[in-house]
Amino acid sequence: MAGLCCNRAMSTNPPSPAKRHYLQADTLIRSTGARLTRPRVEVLAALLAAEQALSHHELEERIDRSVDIDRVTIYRVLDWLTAQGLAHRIAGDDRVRRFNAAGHAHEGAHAHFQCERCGTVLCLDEFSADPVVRLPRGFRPQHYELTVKGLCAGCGPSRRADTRTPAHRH
Amino acid sequence: MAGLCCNRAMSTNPPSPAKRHYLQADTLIRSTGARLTRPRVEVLAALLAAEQALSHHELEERIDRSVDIDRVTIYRVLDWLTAQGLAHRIAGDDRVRRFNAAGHAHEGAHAHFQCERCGTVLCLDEFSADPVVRLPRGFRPQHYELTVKGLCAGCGPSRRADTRTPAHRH
DNA sequence: GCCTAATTGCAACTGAATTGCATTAATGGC
DNA sequence: GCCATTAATGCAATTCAGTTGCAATTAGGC
Repeated sequence: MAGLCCNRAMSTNPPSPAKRHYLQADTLIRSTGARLTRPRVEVLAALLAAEQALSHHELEERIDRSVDIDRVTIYRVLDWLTAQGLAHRIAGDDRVRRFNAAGHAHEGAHAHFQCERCGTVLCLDEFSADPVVRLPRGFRPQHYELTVKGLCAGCGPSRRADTRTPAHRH
Repeated sequence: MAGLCCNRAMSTNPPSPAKRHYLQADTLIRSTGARLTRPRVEVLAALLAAEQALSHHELEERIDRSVDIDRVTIYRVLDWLTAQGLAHRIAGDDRVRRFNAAGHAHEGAHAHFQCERCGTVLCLDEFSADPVVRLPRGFRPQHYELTVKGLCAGCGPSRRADTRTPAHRH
């Protein structure tokens, strides 16, 4: 598995369909010039593989199977990835931070969707916000973040209360 | 002081310039049909008087002088005010919730400014977001929240590092 | 003035995130 | 390939915002 940090640990893993994300993570981490470590690769690969923004808990769940990485390390790796611009942090309404791989060219404007029922956070396409709001004198905008709140496809009004359990929470 | 809950406690206070906000709070709380209590009036008056969104801490600071109200009560009053539509909750990037009196006609779209240096949160005028983003099939938008991040007038690049202490935090 | 349900106060608790420090291991130089 | 060095990790304890359970208080109707 192309230069994965600890060559012994990974050599026994069968080639998984998620392999691509590991390789991608590997390359991205190398490109920063910092050390290539197991936790970094695992966390970034998980983010790359995810179709939605992941909380710390969700990350723990998706990683633990093979290795087990300390909670704190995951926090630190996430901070590091964010600082490197490889991940992107979203402050949820529920005081939980969620992350996704910063694939999209998030220049200075992001948009997210957060489901009010199940909490899922999704990264939407960019939008242009600059002209829309007017700031007081002397205020300098740097980033724009649009959060759309509502119900996701799975939690929509068509299938109510019983057909779906509040997922991705707790 | 026009029908303030406990008539004995307030009668000794000199007519303050902030009196207007107390009267306003009084009226707003009455209008809900629920009980008019000291903590509710104090908290709402503080929010009405504030020029920015206030955190729980900031509220405690601004109230404690005369009466002292339990932390938990403030949390509960804030929840109640929010539920009544009298206050509006903003989830900050720093995992701290801030509140402001829901004066503006916040229909389904708000905009806030958060200073990345001092943390101050300001309520901006409305904006129209509906057309800007496209959601996946089956997703139903309910509220739109635009957060502009950057530097406030006091923290702007003209006066750097030393001339200003990071205010409104801790 | 009295009653009763709505509020409040207190104490203990939760859950996300952070900090300090000793240990481990990725990488560059040999 | 082996070693040193220093960045990264693991562990334990801590912080901090917010919540919960329950007994004591009190606003508002009679």
